[in-house]
Amino acid sequence: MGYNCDFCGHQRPVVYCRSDVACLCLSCDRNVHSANALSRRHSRTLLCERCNSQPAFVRCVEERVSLCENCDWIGHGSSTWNSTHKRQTINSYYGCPSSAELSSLWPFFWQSPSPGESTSELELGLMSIPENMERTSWGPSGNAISQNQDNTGGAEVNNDNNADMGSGWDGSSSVLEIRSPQQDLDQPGGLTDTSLPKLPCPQTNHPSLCENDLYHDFNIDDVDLNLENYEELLGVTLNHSEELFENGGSDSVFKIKDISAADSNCRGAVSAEGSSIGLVNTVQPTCSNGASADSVMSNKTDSILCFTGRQAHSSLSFSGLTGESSGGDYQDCGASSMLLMGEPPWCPPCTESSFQSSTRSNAVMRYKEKKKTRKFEKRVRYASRKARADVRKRVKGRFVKVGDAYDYDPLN
DNA sequence: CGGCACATTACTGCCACAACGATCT
DNA sequence: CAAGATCGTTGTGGCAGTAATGTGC
Repeated sequence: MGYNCDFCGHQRPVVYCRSDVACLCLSCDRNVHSANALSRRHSRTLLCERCNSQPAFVRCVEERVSLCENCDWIGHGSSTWNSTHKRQTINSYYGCPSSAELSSLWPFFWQSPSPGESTSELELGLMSIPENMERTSWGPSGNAISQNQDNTGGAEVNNDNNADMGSGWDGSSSVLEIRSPQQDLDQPGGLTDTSLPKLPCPQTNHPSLCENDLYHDFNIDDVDLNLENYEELLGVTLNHSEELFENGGSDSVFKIKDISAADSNCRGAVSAEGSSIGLVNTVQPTCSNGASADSVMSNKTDSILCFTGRQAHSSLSFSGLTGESSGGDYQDCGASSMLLMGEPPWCPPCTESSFQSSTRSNAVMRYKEKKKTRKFEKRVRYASRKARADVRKRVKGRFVKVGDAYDYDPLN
């Protein structure tokens, strides 16, 4: 089973865009997110190398692989010896960072470059935006992530890598060493709340990361990028999530049953462009297609979402979940569902209401603007039928029999 | 704050017919 | 078992009607 870039459909995806709920190769990432100021604000991170569908939030130094929370949990959470693996957080970025910026963000990214990749580097060098990486005012610099345990004083709120993702990378590197499954359990999936103690945003210091693949994806020459491709491919990609939320309009009351229905892939969740402004935080990095943060922004609940999927799924269940759902699925669905339903009961209220309201209004504005620019075209399964429909004569939009009178001829 | 009118947006069904897939010979 | 014939179903796009939502008073 192959995984391809959601945009070009050819390259292997390397980057996950939460806002677009899309897996992109680096060349497409650059193209897509250099389109305008809004797209530059999309939070992206590496793609999980195991499931190839979720944003990676941690990199296992031992296995030299980037993992989403689900895969990390599967690979480390239940294994004693695996839990001793050193792991490093993978930070997200915004805009179109230059090669140097990406290098600082993902040190492992640049180690061991393959010969003949100069063009890739060259292209990376072109990836620049005036503001460099966007940062949030409340995003702290890197500290030892072990502080996390002291912050929350409980299982409900866990600030961690997702917060990093949301706030953008900012800080010096540190190695995340997780000593026990319990510690691990406290690490991921958490959210940063402004009312809570600030969490570190440790920079990664990864030794390496499937360099070949990454560099391979820099080959932008292989990608035929144009606006039509963008709309078509990205539209298809986004439809999966958007169909859950778009139907009801921007302020829809989301239907849990729909969410569960989408859980056949159950990446469902709330990734978060909004997290970049610290309003809505990432609930589960493993949840991707449930909703973009843009959708979340449309929810009338002003809740600050702060809980971990693991804890959530331990106490919550949703009717739409099937027995096929894995533990990770469960947590994903639970988290996303709870997000949609509003503020979870264990979430401490946010006290910075003014900050919240202003950022929320900005987020809503961005959401609406983006919504206008998006095109969610359906995928044409049979081009021949489309070609025929495109040239058929009509009466008030309806097809007419050949030879009958018509009021609209596409050919004219 | 609720109700009302109006405007805007989103969704659905309709149409003909080639293509498709299943079934039968 | 393979090939051909038959039949029912599917999918395609533009328009109109309807429902839902937003806005202002």
